[in-house]
Amino acid sequence: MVILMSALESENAGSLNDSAYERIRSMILNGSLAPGARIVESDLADHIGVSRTPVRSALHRLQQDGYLLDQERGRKVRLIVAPLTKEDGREIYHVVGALDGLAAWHAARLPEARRAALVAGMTEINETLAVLERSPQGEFQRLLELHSEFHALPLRAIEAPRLKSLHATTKPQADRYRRIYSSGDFGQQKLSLHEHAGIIDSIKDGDPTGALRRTQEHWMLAADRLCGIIDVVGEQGSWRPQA
Amino acid sequence: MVILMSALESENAGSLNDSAYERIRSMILNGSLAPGARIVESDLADHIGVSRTPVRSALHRLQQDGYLLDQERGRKVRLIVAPLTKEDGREIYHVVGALDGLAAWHAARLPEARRAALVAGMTEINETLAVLERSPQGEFQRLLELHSEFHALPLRAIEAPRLKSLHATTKPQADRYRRIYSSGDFGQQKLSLHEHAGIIDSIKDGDPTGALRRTQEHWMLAADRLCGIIDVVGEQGSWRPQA
DNA sequence: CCCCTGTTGAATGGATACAAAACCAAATAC
DNA sequence: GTATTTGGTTTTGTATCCATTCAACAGGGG
Repeated sequence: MVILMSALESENAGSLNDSAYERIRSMILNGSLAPGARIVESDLADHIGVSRTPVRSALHRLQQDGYLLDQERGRKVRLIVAPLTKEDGREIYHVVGALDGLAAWHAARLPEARRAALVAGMTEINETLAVLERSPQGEFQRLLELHSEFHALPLRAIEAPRLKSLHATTKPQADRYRRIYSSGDFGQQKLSLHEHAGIIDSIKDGDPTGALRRTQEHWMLAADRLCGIIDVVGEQGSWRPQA
Repeated sequence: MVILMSALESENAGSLNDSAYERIRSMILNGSLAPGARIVESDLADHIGVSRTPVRSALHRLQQDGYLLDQERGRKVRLIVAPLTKEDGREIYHVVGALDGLAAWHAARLPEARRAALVAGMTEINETLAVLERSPQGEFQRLLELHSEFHALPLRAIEAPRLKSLHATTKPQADRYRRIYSSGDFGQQKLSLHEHAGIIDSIKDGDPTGALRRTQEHWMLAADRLCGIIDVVGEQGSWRPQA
């Protein structure tokens, strides 16, 4: 049987609604929709190649996620891509820390065998990160991906659909900050790896409380580092151009 | 069309989309849309008095929140009201605990004056709860509201729009469980009040870590209590309309 | 020269019309 | 008697159309 799908590019989402959601979201994440940019339904619909209807639904969902904000001008709603502000970045990191911390807590309560497998995976990634860190011109993109992967492992190891769903909507927003600001983060990367090691230990020892605390503290420190960088380079995307 | 007036009747936001979202959500929360019930766009649209368009958007948002699940039958989406299962209840409580814990963490870092005001408010509510607890036939509804209010105070005292928004979508889902199952919770209410006191102390002492830990533990214990009740009374509304 | 106002263009929100997919049931064939 | 197919009905997904309203711009008046 031949599969006819993928009429549109990339991963198939059964409905155009979901497809539009993913498309627009990735446009925001990779920056082709700049922070602060005005959103025009019709333009997006034309760009994506569907009618306004699915785009509308997608925009509402993105607004609820926090990817889009409405600047209340009069009684009508004007959507803009959420600007990247220091305080918002800190908050996002804190929320991700709370969610990831909860995932780590659950992970530390897994049965011995599953925990061992998880710890092995996390250790491997952390070591790869350590290697990549020493080659400073190494692929930046790959470093970010591995970092994300590290934190995704505990979540993936546990059974928690709602947590996963929440994570899937909030974590990418943290990544948006990381992608833009973390070019100055290299100097502090080793700190981060040390924190990772602590998290791994807690999970290995089956210490849920410790895993939670360390994960949460890790993200809070990361938030501080992010804010430090933003203080230096300034807030990117408080401007509002039109692409 | 004179009928359009009726949509704006309740203090609602201007857009029918948001109006439909709120209407349907409250129908789920108060049980007029039972857990496990099939959702039919047209029926809801007729009931609310708007067309399918805003209902559709609202349904997508509710699905993203977790109020609705889709049972994947083919390429089309069949929406049902999320059933109340033990594991889901536990997860929701844990997530709310993570969010509320973060709020408590921030609250414990507020300047002295704000913290004192917050502590005063929380103490007052907790004392009122203690009084209500001793009059066992007291209004059940009021008890739940006060309890929610207690946990809402730290969140309201801090500046965290995203946290507030997340809380606004997840907390009501925990309330759905509380409302249905907590009739058997009376015997353990005093434990809960004791935990509350601990949270208050941490905030009063300006101990963010303690406030976070205690709040999170409080919700985890609450989750255990909830699961205990569900074990006794059985899962309400977890019937799955199979085939 | 600046401000006020009317007009026009554009963008959003909502409704309806239309197509396709899935469920249900009945009838027929084995 | 059972299984399979087929037709109709229900429901969802998408596009288009209409009304409302906001904002920009131009022209006239102070």
